[in-house]
Amino acid sequence: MKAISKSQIKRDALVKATICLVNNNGFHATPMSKIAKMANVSPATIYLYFKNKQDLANQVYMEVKAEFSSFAFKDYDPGMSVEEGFQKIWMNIATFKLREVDHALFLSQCDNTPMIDEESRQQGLKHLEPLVELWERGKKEGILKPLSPFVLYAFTIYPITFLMNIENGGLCKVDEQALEKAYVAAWDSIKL
Amino acid sequence: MKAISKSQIKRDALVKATICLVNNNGFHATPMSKIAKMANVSPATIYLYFKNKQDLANQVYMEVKAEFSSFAFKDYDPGMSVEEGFQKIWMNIATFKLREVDHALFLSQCDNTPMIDEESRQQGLKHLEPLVELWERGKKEGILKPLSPFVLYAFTIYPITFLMNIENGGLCKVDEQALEKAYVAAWDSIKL
DNA sequence: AAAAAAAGAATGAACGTTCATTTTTACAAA
DNA sequence: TTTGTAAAAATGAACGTTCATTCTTTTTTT
Repeated sequence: MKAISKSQIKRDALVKATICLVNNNGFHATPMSKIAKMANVSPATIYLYFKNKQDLANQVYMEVKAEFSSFAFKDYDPGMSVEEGFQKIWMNIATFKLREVDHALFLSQCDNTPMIDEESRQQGLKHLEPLVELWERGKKEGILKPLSPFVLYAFTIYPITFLMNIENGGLCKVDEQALEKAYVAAWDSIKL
Repeated sequence: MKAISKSQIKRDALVKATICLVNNNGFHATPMSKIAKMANVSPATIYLYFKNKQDLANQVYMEVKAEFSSFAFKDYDPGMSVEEGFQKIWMNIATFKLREVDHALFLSQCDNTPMIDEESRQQGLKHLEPLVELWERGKKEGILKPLSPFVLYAFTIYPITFLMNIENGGLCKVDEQALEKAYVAAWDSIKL
């Protein structure tokens, strides 16, 4: 049994409230007072854990991004074949985005708006390094098209975010079978 | 020579200022006073043209979206073959996103945050109807994979937005050749 | 000279943040 | 175990600022 301090509980509540409110209203339309209320805490208490509103956003972003990245490479082993490794990572990311909807939505918002410091955002990109290395290997082995990591990302990973967004809007449902078909589309777009 | 009223000039300046400031700071971090200043106009004047800030956002969104859509289907003819028609539309959209950066960035921000009324957003989706019809035909003719329009969009059009965003961040350059290669990736992902 | 357009100043509400105070916790002495 | 107390954590109210919007007056157009 891990001992969790009371402070940590409050901090977690604040992080959770931030994610929820930012997802629904956007960062700048989310007042500190509402975050405090949702976390059952006084507004002043937030400033015991975070320097200011911007620091709160940056910290939450980096934590969620770290969680995402660790999920993305679960059970991945650089010794795998390119195709096998790519499928593993792709499915991990898709699973995360479709299961941890709140966290994925939050990241999507951070990555698509100026709410996060440029420095924190750069930090976040580093996490995908192993995927980029896998792609480099794939190109060397003649398995993947000679495309830059940006293009590879654009056509394989980025589309998942779109599917997550519209599924969350209730416009479609992505089940196991749809996911398999989407994976094939992703792979077909970059394989030689 | 088309006569352009002075009012129209002021309104255009307001629209332009809104796009510029929202792109750089986000909607909620952009005060009406700054929009007015950039348009060389009094804050009060904005309210002669728009009911309030939300109405300003909605109107700008719908106008830019309409411009985008008309650009997307330029020189497109429903009588074209599926592949030819798709290539035409895809290239149009890519050209728009890489040339009309300000307008494309603005749309990207509108589509990825809660800054626009849900109603206006739904309105905006309607514009892509001809592309959806082309896809339906492609599936019937056995040229395209049996994927929902959402998935087809996710793997062909949506990636362009990502490339535009990182090119705008100065992280990469998308030239003519890169665009051709990106198109092939898009087509490969959905063709049977 | 009447009407329309535009302006700047004013208003009231909301926000991020801080401050003075109270409550809770940790722990040593009885 | 109880009590006393100092530090830590938490609070609600308050501050100064900013913002969207409106009001009254001035300028421009017809």
